[in-house]
Amino acid sequence: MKVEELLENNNIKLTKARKALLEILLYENKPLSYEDIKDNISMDKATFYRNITIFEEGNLITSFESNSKKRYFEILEKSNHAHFICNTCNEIECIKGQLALGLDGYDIQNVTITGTCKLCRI
Amino acid sequence: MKVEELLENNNIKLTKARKALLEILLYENKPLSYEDIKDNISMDKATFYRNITIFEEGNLITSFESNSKKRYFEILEKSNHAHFICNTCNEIECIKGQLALGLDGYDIQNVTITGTCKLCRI
DNA sequence: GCTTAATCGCAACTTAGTTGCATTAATGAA
DNA sequence: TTCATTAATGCAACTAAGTTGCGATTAAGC
Repeated sequence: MKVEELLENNNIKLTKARKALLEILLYENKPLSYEDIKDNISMDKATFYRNITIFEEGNLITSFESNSKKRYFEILEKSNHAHFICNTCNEIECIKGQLALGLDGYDIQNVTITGTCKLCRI
Repeated sequence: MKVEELLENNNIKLTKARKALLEILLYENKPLSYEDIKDNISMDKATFYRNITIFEEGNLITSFESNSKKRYFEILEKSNHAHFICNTCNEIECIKGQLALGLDGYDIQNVTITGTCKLCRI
């Protein structure tokens, strides 16, 4: 789906900043932080976070906290999976496939697993 | 096990601050943040975080990030479980029982699930 | 093109956590 | 028990991610 439609469908006004930000998130296949994105966009960080909030309220994106006090953002429909954060190399991996959590009655929005990844254990 | 032994076994020198901090963590059956603890201890926050780091390096405690930029700490041997953080009421729940994550080759240290808890869904 | 409400950029602020340094406390030898 | 050494503590200043107030700019309908 195009960025324009996504915004239109959620009653979010189209601006250059929003288009640029959403396109980066759509293009990338992993969660990104402000730091990851800031060199590729010209907008101020205040604008960044304000638009991130709007996208999140409109359920276009989801977010989670990393192991280093930073928030990571990802297109919601691309994020039907858990994330593994390696405490050694700090890489974030998407864990595809359904996890059996057995949490009846809870609405699960995010699953974050930390530890040491395959490569760093060697 | 007593606090004195725990520290001794890990070659961590016994001080009043460390004893007080470790006792609070041992006594409490849920993860605590600095904010949770600060009124019950007299130590400076620099001392708090420095000792937390030492405890963590000695594998006495474990920690994870909440949904609100805060770190929570828990005695490691009490923390063989996942945590559920409710985005509505911000309560942290310990999820007892083993989760089937199917992550062969990874060393898993922490599992954090966010969403809406049973009570807040009503 | 003009008007108006929403968005943007800047700078100042907030807050969890960190660091430098002088003071104090714990430990081991005399 | 006291003294000397080394580590731990408290204070204050700092860091960095994220937030907020406000004046300037831009998008969208007329």
